[in-house]
Amino acid sequence: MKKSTSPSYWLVKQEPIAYSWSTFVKDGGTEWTGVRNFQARNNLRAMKKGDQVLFYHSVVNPSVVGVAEVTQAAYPDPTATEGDWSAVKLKPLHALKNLVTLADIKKDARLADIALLKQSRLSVMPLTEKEFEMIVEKGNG
DNA sequence: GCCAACGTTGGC
DNA sequence: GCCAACGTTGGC
Repeated sequence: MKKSTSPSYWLVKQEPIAYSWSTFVKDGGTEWTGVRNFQARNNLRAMKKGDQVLFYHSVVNPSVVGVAEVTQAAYPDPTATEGDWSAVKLKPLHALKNLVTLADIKKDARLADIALLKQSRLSVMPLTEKEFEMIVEKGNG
């Protein structure tokens, strides 16, 4: 029986040098492992199948590049040799037509409260539905 | 390459 | 439990 809970919205960061959107698309999906920050881990654990996730490139041309979906909720991170860490599975849905750069996000007063700006070092963060849709619209509009 | 912000570690 | 030192992240 499929649950009818509405999806939640997230943003995950990755340096394109470490794992780029294009590699993600080529792979057709990936295990989101290696998160070693408690707050980010707790966000991973709050993800559920079907949630929508923005894929953000940090450091090099920082920008949102595409939309992904959670295909498996949190499970123990297989890359963790010690400690209590989690991973999820993600698959790419579609690239944004235009990158939505960090500068674009900063310029938009409606996105002033986004966690990306408030907590610049957090690598997995929740978004409101509005924030998610606004960024997707910027990227596809 | 630099530096600010922030999380973690360890001494006390 | 506090806080200084240190390491890492990430923007510029």
